[in-house]
Amino acid sequence: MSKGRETRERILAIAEESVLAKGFGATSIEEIISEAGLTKSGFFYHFRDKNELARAMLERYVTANDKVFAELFGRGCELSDDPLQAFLIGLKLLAETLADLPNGHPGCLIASVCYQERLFDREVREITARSVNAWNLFFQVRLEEIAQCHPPAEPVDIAHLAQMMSCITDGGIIMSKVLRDPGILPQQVLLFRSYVKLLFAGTPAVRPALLAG
Amino acid sequence: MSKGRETRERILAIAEESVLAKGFGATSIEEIISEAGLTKSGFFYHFRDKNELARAMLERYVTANDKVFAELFGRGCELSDDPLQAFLIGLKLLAETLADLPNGHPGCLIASVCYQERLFDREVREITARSVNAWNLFFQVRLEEIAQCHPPAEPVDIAHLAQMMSCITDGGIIMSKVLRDPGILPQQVLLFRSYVKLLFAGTPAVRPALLAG
DNA sequence: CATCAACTGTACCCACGGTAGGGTTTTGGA
DNA sequence: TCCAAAACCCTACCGTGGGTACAGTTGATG
Repeated sequence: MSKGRETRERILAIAEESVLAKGFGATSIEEIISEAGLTKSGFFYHFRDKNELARAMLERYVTANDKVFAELFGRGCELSDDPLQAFLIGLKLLAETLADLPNGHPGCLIASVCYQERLFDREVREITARSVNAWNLFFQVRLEEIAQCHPPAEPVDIAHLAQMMSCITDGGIIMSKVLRDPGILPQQVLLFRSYVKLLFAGTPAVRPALLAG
Repeated sequence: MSKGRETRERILAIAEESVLAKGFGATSIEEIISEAGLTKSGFFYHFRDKNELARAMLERYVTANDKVFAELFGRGCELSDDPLQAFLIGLKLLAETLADLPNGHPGCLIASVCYQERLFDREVREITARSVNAWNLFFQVRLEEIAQCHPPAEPVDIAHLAQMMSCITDGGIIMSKVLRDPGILPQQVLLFRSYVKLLFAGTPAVRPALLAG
């Protein structure tokens, strides 16, 4: 990584931590640069203004998150051919990963931005919506595949169920922070897992082959 | 209501709307007073500083929320003697109430504070933790009562299940805001309801009388 | 008529976002 | 080794807005 990108990355990491703890509006550029060890001019060399910083932070955050999801649920697929089992494994791996975070989950930038939306321009808000939709779709395709071979115990809208994953995650992060108990988030992921299990694993599996053929 | 309390209430209402939309750090006192129609001195007559404003806002918000929960789930108890049915009715009423909000749920102050925690003093953070614990307990006692006469289909920690309600709610609010779809929050409440149903309504009910001896 | 709550008015300090523009060092390639 | 571009630093400045300080005013109430 070139020196420029290194500094940029350092700024983004510091800014993310501060924004998650204090909110975007209360995160001062001066604080960021003093921690990053550079001057105001140095900062504005990398980012035109605070909104561009927000955009870059979000993109960094979303990319990192996408990668984690892809890895954990990809691993689930490696470990089982049944889409339901693969998904359940992915959820368990996610819960374990979250439980292993030393200081708990640092917070969700999307949620942080959402509670300060009037501070940002249209583009930033569109990034948040697009990212959440991408995550929802990620879970939706998996859940639809599951529903095809495991009839749900109750009629349920798969799109809403996919959204539930995002809701549980963001809600769990908030509860963990408010109650200062990092364990809540992984527990909630496991509860979602239990719901998925009750919905799809309670009924006898329909072999995909029968559907396909 | 005396004139003083009226002004105070007006300030709190305006501040809440602004804080939920822009965050606490970005909510300017000047904006509040210009909308409330009073001067800076008038504002500081009512609140020593911004932190005291935050405390008052939270207390107001929590009280209002407590009342709504008590009403809806109290109505559920009126409509059914079975604790499970009463709870399911309460959840449905809650979902309907949320769906009827003209512009969707305005946001959760607890979540807003949580993402700006470093801006607040210890007392404010303790209010948030205490309130959330109270809500969790509210749901926990109901769920424990349910579990006593309806054995759960899967082993589940009732305290975690109670927390799930708070997670779903706060997560649903965030998703509704980010995706600009007010319908998501009530849908998620109904999904939680579906989970509770699958957990407790799938197994034959045990008559409380048998347990009581 | 006195008192107190509920303000207004004025003046000020400082932090912070952001601008402007010239100067300096570091780095990578010809 | 040299040169140009990248990656900064330095200084000075402006406007907004949170927050302080404190004296003065108004209106209801006993």
